[in-house]
Amino acid sequence: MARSSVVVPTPTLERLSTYLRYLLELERAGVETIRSAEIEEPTGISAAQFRKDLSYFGEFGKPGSGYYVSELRARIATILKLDRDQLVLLVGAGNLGAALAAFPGWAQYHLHIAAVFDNNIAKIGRRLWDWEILDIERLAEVNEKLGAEIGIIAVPAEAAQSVADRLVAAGVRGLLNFAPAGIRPAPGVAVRNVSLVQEMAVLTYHLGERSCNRLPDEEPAEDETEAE
Amino acid sequence: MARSSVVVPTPTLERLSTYLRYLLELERAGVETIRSAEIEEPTGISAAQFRKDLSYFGEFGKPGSGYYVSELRARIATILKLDRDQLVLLVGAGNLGAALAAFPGWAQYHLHIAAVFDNNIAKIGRRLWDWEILDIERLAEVNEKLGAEIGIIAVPAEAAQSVADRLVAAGVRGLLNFAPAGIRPAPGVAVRNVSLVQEMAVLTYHLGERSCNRLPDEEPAEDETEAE
DNA sequence: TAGATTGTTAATCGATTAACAATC
DNA sequence: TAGATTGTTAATCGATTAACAATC
Repeated sequence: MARSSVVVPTPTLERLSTYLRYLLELERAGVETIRSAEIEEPTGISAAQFRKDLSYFGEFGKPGSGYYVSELRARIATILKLDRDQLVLLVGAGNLGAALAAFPGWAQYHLHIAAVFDNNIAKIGRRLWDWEILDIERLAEVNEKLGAEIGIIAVPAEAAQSVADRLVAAGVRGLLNFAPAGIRPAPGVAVRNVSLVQEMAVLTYHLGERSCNRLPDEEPAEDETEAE
Repeated sequence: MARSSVVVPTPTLERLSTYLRYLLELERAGVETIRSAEIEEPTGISAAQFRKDLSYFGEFGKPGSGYYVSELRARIATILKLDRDQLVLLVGAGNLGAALAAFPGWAQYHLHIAAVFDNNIAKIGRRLWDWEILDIERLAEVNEKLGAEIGIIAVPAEAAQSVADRLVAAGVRGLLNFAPAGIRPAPGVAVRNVSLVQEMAVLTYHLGERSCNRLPDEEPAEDETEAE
């Protein structure tokens, strides 16, 4: 009964893709149904959270028996618009761009790198895997044909904002930014930043902490062999 | 007066690296002091949030005048343990591993890829940039010398958990996982997952939404040329 | 000192968890 | 029907924002 009009929290959207991945796995394994309690162990997300997340979008299960794996997978894919082909423009044909272009995981989710751009004259016209590296200047022109709505920014920090602006000008409405630089988001354009250093910083911060399960002055618990 | 003993929220840690990056930029530009209000525009983080974040770690500024850029930068780096050299083990010498190894941004934050491992016999013994690709079987042995505490997982999904286990067994306490697979975290080991598909899913979900700043039936605002 | 900006406390907001009535 | 599990509401928890006394 919830449906749309209430805005969906971003953490919910993030978890939706975790559910989707797990459901694809189950489907491949031939599992037909699951109960919400069964997603806890493999995904690390609580059953209550799972049901709450789904409740933003409608009803998906049968009280008493659970969810049909294929049906749920299909419906989550639809919610995330990953049930239809999505074209992606990749800007930056360096090492990271090359890795992203070659990433074998896209196709399963209907994501397709439609074109690769760079501003380096030494690279333009050469090939990156199966793509011809196109002049960044041709971005808008090329996307007039393609109509891609998603762009990946895999360029040095200095170039990130200008690339973002060009992508938006070319009609892109979602940006995935790998450059270590903040992107001023144009209104109505979604931005996701992936910051390698940020991820590392959270890890290094936690270094040297003692394992939280056993306090330094505590004796080992007796029931050590129990659970897991 | 807050200091430690209160647990620091992860969003705060994530923002800390944003502050650090911006402060490094200011430092390079020769800026000596900033006020909290000045970080809003470039970082997109509110001044109140900035001060609140810092308050978890002590006092950093001078009421009335603001913060010394160099001092604040140094202290944030220390908090994140990015003021000292941090060795990192990279597992997976594929395209993504190659890009991560070559990433020019690590050094500035004292992060160093110390060794590269793979399980592919065709790759072992060959070079990846300046590194020799080592047999994954040698992980523990090699890290006995190195003592690295951070590991990057850049392998296919099927191998992710086993690589994680090996890294932990070799003494690693922080994992940065790029494999599209959930890692069951060992107790006391921090895990950060970077999921390309998840990032994309959040973007594709938002496709087709109308720009939130202007409702469909509203006229353009009069003061259009103002601000920015 | 007067003006400005911090560090911190209190108020608000939002997300997660727990509990349970609805229902298969 | 009885048992089980959903979808949803209410309670809890945590993070963000606002406001202001402390202080340079």
